[in-house]
Amino acid sequence: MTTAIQAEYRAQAEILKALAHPTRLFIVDELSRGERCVCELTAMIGVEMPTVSRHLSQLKHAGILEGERRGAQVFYRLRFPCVLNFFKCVKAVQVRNENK
Amino acid sequence: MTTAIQAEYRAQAEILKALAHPTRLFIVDELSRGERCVCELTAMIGVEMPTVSRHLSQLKHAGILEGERRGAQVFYRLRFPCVLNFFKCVKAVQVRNENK
DNA sequence: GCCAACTTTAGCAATTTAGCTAAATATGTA
DNA sequence: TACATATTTAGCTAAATTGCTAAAGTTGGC
Repeated sequence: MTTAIQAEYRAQAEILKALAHPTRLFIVDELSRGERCVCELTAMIGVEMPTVSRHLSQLKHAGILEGERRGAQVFYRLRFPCVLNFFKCVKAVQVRNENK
Repeated sequence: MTTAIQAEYRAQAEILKALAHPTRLFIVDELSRGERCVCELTAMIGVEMPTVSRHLSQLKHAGILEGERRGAQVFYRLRFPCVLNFFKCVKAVQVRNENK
């Protein structure tokens, strides 16, 4: 493995790592139905707003989300809806794991 | 979020977490071209065999790989080639991240 | 300007993860 | 049986992650 290839895998792993958390998966799933502000997401998830904000900034930093301030609120939306394709395959693995 | 839904996201996050590491991404990518034994993978990756073995068992535990012992060697292969679809989207995110 | 609501950042404690080395287990061969 | 090769497991340390609370920024309305 050359250093360049290693760097590529590292960059890809960063993106997957951003998705690899229950709360962040929920956020991505929820944003697939339209943009939401931090307060809306916080109301749905059972953790404090600072925690939600940090999850959002991780997803944003990974390039998966983008945020836009409108007044006092910041609305987030999916920048790459293709990440939703992950769910299908992950669910297939998940179902087979449950049945065996 | 109900507890059942939470558990579902947790299970999905576990699967993504198994993929979210440069070495494990390399392994999945390599296995997309056919099964490989632990020693072959170790020769390609720049880490010790026990470390590779542990990465493999994580991927196996997540349901992504399966291993089969043949003689003294254990060969691993992809159980869900659909995980390869991840690469396309992840690469799209990655490219856009680089250009901005 | 002042206050309230929304969001982010900082700092902390508990947990998890990743790599290593050493030791244990499994298989094939002399 | 004894030994060499292949793999896994165990135990350790260093680093990263997650959640919290408290504090600091932003924005809108009075």
